[in-house]
Amino acid sequence: MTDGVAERSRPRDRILETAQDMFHKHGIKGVGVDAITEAAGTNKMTLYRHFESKDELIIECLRATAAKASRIWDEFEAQHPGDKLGQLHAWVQKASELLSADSRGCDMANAAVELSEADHPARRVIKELKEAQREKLVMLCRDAGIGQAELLADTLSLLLEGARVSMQSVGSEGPSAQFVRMAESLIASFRAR
Amino acid sequence: MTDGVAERSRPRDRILETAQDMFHKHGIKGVGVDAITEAAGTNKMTLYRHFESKDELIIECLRATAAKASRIWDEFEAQHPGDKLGQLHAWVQKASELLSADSRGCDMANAAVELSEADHPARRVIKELKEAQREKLVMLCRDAGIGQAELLADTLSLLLEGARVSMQSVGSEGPSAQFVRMAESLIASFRAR
DNA sequence: GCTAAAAGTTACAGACCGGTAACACCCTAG
DNA sequence: CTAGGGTGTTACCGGTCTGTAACTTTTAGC
Repeated sequence: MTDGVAERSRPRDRILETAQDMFHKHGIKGVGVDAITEAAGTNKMTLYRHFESKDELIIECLRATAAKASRIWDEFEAQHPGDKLGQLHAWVQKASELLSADSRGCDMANAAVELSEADHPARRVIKELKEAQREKLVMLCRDAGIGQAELLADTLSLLLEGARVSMQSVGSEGPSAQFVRMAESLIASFRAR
Repeated sequence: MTDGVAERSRPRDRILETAQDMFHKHGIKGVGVDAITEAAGTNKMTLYRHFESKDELIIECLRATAAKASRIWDEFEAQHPGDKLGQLHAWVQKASELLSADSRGCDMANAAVELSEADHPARRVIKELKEAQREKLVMLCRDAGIGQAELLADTLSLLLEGARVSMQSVGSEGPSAQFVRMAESLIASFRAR
């Protein structure tokens, strides 16, 4: 009995994909391994043959999610080849689409909130992946010819992070509704300096 | 055997205070009622005589936290009586202090992340409290004579929300380190319009 | 000091959790 | 056809969770 998410493929892939989806929707501590394997059309033993623990599965899910996000950057390059400023606007646009399409926020940020233990193995991974994403945005701003590239990138990061978490508290009609306007006027303001 | 948090006071107050602290530090799903009552120097039965369920306790904790935050607004008024712009700068300063003092973010936002069930009773409360806070900041911006008060208030909200969640992912050396600079230059920019 | 309410204590129910053992099955590579 | 690895199934372990029952002790008001 497979659900829509998991077609007939290798159990490991189905588990990974299903776990990503369920962790995202219900939170890491809100879903157990039994529920994941059942939704993936397999069983707990098979999960533990492929992942040595739930924590390992969590980490693999975060890596997979980050890899997906990373592929979006390639789209920007494909859509606006060489045009770094165009890619920055595409980033804003894509971020806005993300906000409209989904109100459960960023998996990595959510995981950081849920896994409050300072020494949880996933925290290293979260920090690494988030730092890599930050570096990408800084580079994009710099290549777009913006002077204070780090400051703009960090401001945009905080705005998006805030919008994604705000969605979860007050919904889509809250402050996050103005994200595009904020981001665009920020970019314009930094370009004018 | 009482710990530092809970002096000799009524059990209900000790439970509430201890629960606030532990929910904040370890997350709502990361701490059980037994652990709370033990840290509060009491027991589970007493908790359930004062709160009809853990969910009710969660809600009461959120209300108490919001009430504490609300009292900070009174400080602003006391420190800068009549000077709304000074109060806005005090808000930025206070937000920055919050970021430095604590890296577990906003209890309400964290609760919204953890309690992913759309119909969880705490979600109504979270939304109400967050909307009240937003309204306060909008009023402050408006009274400070800023034209696009809602937009500035929402931008500042998202920046702070983002900074508080970013702290939990990448730590205090990440984008949140620039919060004050971002906020101040935003205020300056809005005032110049 | 008596009484009644509040609080403490112990034990338990029922569910879920992460993780493992033992064994049967199937499917594919040789 | 056969051997072996991947997979499915069932049962279980020890622990933790929210919530309750029944009973004893302490506290506070009169």
